[in-house]
Amino acid sequence: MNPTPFARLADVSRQVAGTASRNEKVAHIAALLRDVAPDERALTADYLAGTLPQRRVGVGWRSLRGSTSTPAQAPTVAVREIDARLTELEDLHGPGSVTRRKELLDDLWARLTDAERTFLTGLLIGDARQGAGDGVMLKAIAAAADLKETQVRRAVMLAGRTGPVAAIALDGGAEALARIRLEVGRPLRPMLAGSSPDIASALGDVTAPGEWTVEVKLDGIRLQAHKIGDDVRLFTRSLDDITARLPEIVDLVGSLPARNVVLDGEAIALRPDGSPHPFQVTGARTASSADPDELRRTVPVTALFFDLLHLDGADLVDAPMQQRRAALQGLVPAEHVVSALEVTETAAAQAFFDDWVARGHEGVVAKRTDAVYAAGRRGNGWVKVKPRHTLDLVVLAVEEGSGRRRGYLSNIHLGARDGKGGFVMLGKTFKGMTDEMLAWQTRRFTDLMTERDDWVVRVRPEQVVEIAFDGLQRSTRYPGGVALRFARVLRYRDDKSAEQADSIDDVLRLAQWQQNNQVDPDEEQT
DNA sequence: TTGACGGCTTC
DNA sequence: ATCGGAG
DNA sequence: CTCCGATGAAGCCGTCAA
Repeated sequence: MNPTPFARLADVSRQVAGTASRNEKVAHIAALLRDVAPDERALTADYLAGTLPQRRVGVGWRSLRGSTSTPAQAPTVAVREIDARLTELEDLHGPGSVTRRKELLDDLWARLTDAERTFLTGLLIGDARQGAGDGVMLKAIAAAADLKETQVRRAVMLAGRTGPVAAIALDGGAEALARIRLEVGRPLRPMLAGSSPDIASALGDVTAPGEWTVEVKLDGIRLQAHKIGDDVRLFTRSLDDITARLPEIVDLVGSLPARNVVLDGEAIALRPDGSPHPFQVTGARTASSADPDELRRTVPVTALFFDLLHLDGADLVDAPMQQRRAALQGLVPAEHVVSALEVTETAAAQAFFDDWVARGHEGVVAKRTDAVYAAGRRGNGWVKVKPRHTLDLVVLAVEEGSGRRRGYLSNIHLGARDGKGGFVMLGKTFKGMTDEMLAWQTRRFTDLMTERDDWVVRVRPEQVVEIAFDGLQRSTRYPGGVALRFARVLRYRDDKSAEQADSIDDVLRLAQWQQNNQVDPDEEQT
């Protein structure tokens, strides 16, 4: 079969972007999948889902700006060739690689038409904006191969990847797809949790005893651990292999009394007294590639597991949570299992939440005891609950929106009073705004404008906004030394003037309180 | 050797 | 990560 | 219910230029 022109994909992407109907998007993509050469199906599926199979190409928004040659008149480049070029770029390392990467990119760029450039740019900067991603691709694969969506979904979740499953589905049909099972050593998509503002709404009004369990939510990084005989592999939430970085967890998993195991949990840096370090400590440790044997001494990371997905030949993903939990407790030492409470009444769950939050942890995940492990899905089987803080802050500036927010003033800069008539910036947010608020704030901040550069509009600091956030983190970027974590707008407050907004002192008091919860002050003397 | 910058990942 | 909009 | 897109902060790594 002939190689598929990359232009064909760019064209379909444009069509997909051009319709709001999900069914139409699916139809366009399915038709394409059926049409491409078998050895280009995996690539096509990945590209039309807006992703690249390469992990780090090293080309971003900035380096693409410089490529200004005239676009090719006619398409000449095949899909497989794009892949080959991107792999070349990925493999470039060492001195001179930046220059060489630029050359290779310019070379490729000169051979692409305008439409191809647009599409490839979207893929490279991870921003295809065609209104279709992995989710739509699932439906498209099912449609193209004439298979049940649930079956395709299951295969993708267990295989962890979309492209290869698309190829298998179209090539081998239902039987080939059914052969894709959980494979120890190959990461699967982690199950995700929905969220609720509080315990009561997470558990619902009527809670039968034994219907829910609440678990501590640890503020670390998601960890999927595989024991394959004598070998161990550790994966992050995005299925990155981080085995080499966490030798202490490799040791732990390797010592478990079973041959083949798949565990799900969290890796977190804890102090000797068990209190959690701020997330930044765990993040820095798990991202560092410095000598792991040194790091495990200076910043040890603890694995705390909450799920068991496979045990010596038995897949447990379809077993109810309660059963998986029991098997987990039978396998893993208690100090490496996340604390949990079977809920008999809402008040007890609330007390559990209060207790663990007071000890400095992130919150709680409520889990239905009968829920299967829904890989890759964010269902109501798991619901996270975190404490929420609020502040009344002053808008210092606004940024022009892009994409669907073009033409609106969107991202707002937030400041607390400094007590001397000025303001201390604490971060930005674009979250929590309805279309109506967006329209309103565009007018409001245009009225308050004092100056503007390319995309930032400075305003007179008069508008107060109520902001919700999860907590504070240390910042070197912001002048107060702290930044808001996951800030979002609750409402604009026209009943308050800027002089009545919260001050940096209020914020620093909260930071102090947070810190006291993370570490018992009595233990800090040494 | 150091700091700036871009890319990429975590949450 | 969170959130709102839309199929 | 599911999916998508608009963007947040910190911090690591590699490369380059001073």
